[in-house]
Amino acid sequence: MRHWLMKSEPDEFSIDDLLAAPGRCTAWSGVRNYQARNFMRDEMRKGDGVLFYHSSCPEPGIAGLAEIASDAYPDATQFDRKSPYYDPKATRTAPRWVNVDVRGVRKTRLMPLAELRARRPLAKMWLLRPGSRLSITPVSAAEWRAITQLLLRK
DNA sequence: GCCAACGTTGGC
DNA sequence: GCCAACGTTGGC
Repeated sequence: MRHWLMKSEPDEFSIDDLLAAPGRCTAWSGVRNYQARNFMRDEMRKGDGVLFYHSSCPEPGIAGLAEIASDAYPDATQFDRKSPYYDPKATRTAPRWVNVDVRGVRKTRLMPLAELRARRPLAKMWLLRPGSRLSITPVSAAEWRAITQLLLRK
């Protein structure tokens, strides 16, 4: 099982929104970055662990735990002319974008970005790479262990 | 609101 | 295939 960090702007969709969703589950649609898409398509599998990260907000940081609830499948919003995520170059026979389903597990204390930076075992996290903007990034087993332990302890 | 870092687009 | 222009991300 792999582990991931997935960003969401809490104004748009927070950990509370996820936990309040039917079945605590939502389609992670709207990803329009090829590297992030490839992670979903090629490497994510049902059951993988997810750190739910709040971005572009007063307190950016990890806000909860979730899990991947499906393998990747075509993102419906790419075909929807009314959606902000509509992609005129995508077709039903040759979809360009995919998404997975994400199920909320639980809210945690907020682990701020500054704390992630301060923890030695997390120094190599993809999220912390200079200039990193990717909305879906891999988390190593060691990083996952360190973070979940820190979340439990406090 | 600023701005640096990135990714994408499109003319050539 | 290059690269300038443009758009987006996201912390601060």
